[in-house]
Amino acid sequence: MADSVALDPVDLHILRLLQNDARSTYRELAAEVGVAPSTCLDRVTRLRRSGVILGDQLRLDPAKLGRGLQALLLVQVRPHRRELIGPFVERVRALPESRALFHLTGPDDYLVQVAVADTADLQRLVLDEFTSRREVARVETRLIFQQWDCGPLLPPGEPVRP
Amino acid sequence: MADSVALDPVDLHILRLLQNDARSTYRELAAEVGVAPSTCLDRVTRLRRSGVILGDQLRLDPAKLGRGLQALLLVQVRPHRRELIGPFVERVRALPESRALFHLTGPDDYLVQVAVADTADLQRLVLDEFTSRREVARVETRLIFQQWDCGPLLPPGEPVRP
DNA sequence: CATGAAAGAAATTCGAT
DNA sequence: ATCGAATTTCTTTCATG
Repeated sequence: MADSVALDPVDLHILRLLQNDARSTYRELAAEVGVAPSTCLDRVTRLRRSGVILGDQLRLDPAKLGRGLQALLLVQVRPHRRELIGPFVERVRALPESRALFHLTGPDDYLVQVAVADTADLQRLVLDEFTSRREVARVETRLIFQQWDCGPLLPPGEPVRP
Repeated sequence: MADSVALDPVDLHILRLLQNDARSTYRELAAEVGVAPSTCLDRVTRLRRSGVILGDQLRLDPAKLGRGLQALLLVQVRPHRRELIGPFVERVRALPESRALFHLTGPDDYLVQVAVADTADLQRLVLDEFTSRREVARVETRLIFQQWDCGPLLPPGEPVRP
């Protein structure tokens, strides 16, 4: 399920174009790649079914929705046992403030990216949803000054390892 | 530009639906929300122009593209001055391995999420692109065991702060 | 697998309200 | 601002190579 998939140059070209603009039409893709629109549809359908393309996500601006402050929370969960971390993960994922959650190596077990209205809202979140929980041993809060999207996962010209 | 935007219940309903499925048609949105498809188009166009909707992103599975290992790099840049960090940020953004970049408060100035093939690839990346740079004072590498998407930024029923 | 033509569906325009 | 009908454009199917 997580194994590499065979991708030919047409697939790679299509993926690069869709990473630049996920709303490209099959007609546009076809014109750029040099195949028929129906072939593009076929390729994209296959890429979706094979799991290379996971889906389309709408990107919203949190600041425009009254969530102008973002932070990363480094969380230690103790004891770090399955029966505790399962519910912890699900609870954090369900918080409306949560944007992403990582299970990490290193001194902090989890990293949570959150979007909140202001520092008071952040304080409430940390106190009520994290430090007040018995399984949470420690929370370190780091504000996000700025964030950047990076280039496409498949940069132009890079081959894919088989 | 980062100020909150006035959103009425129709806008919120549309945003919630599009967060669940960014590929919903205006016809589908219209049926759910209770307005005409052309009105939905109008609303969504407006939401895009006002910056609430930033765009659509294609989500790819890094593992299927030969990048089965992800990590977070906590980076100290010294001295932390504008003439150094501008180029640093642009260089990191341009790396094909980079997925996201944050400027943070706290002891580490930057956090970089990277996707690589394996630990050897990660070692090469850290040594060649980070620790070998003069402006990089320290890099702490943490592997990502697992990551989760979180719920929508706009959960059902939540009002938006004005 | 890829194609082009045809059919079906969606996006978009626009005059009216 | 919204509507709905008309138009344009896209998506999808499918018989064929």
